[in-house]
Amino acid sequence: MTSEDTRESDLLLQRRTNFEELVRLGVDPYPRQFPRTDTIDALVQAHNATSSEELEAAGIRTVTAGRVLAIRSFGKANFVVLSDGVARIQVYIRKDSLPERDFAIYRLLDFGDFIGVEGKMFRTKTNELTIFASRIEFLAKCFVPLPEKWHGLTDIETRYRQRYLDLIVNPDARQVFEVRSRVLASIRGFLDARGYLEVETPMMQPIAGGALARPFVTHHNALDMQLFLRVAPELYLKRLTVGGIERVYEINRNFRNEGISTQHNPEFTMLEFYQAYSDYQALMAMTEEMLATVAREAIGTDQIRYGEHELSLAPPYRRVSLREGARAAAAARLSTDIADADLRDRDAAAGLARRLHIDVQPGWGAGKIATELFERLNEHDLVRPTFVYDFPTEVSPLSKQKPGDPETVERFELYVGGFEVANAFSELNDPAEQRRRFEAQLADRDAGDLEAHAMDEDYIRALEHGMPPTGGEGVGIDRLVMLLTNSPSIRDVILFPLMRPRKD
RNA sequence: GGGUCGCUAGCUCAGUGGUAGAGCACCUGACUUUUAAUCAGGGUGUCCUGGGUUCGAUCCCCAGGCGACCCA
Repeated sequence: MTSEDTRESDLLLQRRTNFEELVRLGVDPYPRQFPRTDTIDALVQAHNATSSEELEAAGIRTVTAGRVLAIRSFGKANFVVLSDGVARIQVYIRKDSLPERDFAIYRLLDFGDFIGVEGKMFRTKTNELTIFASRIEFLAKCFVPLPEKWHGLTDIETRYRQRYLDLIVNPDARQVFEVRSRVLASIRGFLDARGYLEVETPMMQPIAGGALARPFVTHHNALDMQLFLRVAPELYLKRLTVGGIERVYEINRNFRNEGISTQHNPEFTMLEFYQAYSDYQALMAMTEEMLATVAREAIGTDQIRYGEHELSLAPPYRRVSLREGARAAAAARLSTDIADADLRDRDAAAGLARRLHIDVQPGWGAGKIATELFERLNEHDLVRPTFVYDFPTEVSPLSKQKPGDPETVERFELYVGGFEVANAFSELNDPAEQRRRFEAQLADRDAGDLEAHAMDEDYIRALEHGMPPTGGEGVGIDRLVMLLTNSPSIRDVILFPLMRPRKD
């Protein structure tokens, strides 16, 4: 609401009138502080199991504060429910137990205001843990009516745009972000315990590398240079393995200028970690252990429910090679035998795609077509945790080839719940081969592929100084949190997902 | 990018080509341990926006905005 809105609704006017009346009474409507002896959460935790008699005998006094979430008035007996964002507690207010000024404050309260309360703990006849108020301080005004208590706020758009409302009235909303916080703490603990160093690398990069994705573009005025918001930290983290940081990780935002969906937000949080003297096989084992550990630490179990599915995140996970998965799915779809060689031959693979009504772009080679077949035929069926391994070299410009099979790289993606959660590979550390891969990407770019990787001479120079054999992996934190909180949309696990501004 | 659906009171939702509806919230009153408090009374609105059709549009048509889901 703007001040020029002169047709203020009654609901807003009533609240403003109550506020002005407080000021008239000499109450400071925006006091500086309110020292609490306890948070509401601490009170509830401490006395949840304390009996009425024990409370009576102990004579516990407290000073606490919170937002008013309900007011129930019975004439001389009045109840107010206070929330500190975590827990709720009831306050008992009676006129003859309060200074006149404090009862006047109570009379002017609106649903949503902040107050401080001092009083003695007791239990009502219905055994509700309650504070018997002997003092009330006004702390802040809520000028806007909040959503009602019973249905809460269900409008998805409002929940995303005004997340604070979601957090105030929907206790479950807070829970998602507490799990998210524990997931991050757990991952850090897991990696720190294994000797990893957490670092921060540039989010603004002169070349957007490390992933096949379209970047956001920005500009630095003083240097008069074009910069990209990073699509991945990968190339910087590998420069650090060149520099001798043998175990390194970063948890931070990536930015990809692509479509928005239930699984894609333009900015999203990624864990990337690199371990020298390791490879993708070792990373599969480590990933299983990490996800099971994180699940247990964040939600107390590695057995999760996602939508209609009951899933186990306990090792071991299923493993299927990409070409085998695509071959088997295509063979089943077409009721014919298909050989592995068919997926390595451009014309044969394109023929298969055509028969399956899957579009093939002119610039695609056999590897890209095989990957497309896999994604289209298998991805949604990969509900229980599955490592898809051995990707075509054509779609993996930063991965090391398998010995004796230059068309294939040592790479895997982990799928859970029907979407990709992690992506890892044995890192390509041969600078000459890396240059050839970048050049192949440039050819794709010339052919119109906007997601093709750019040439990065500075990165090649780093590799020329020698990078040890290294395994590296990226884990999508938002998607992991979706799984652990049974959230159907990535926007449910991002506090402020990107939304188009409303024109007012 | 395509398709489907949605947008009505602070919130959750009904509804109709002819004065705009419910529950909760809110206001007034009653009630000294209530708790989705109860009881009695009160309707608080740019029916997303702009055009069109019509005597008359929240409703029908067209365009647009924002969102959700599915597909690409």
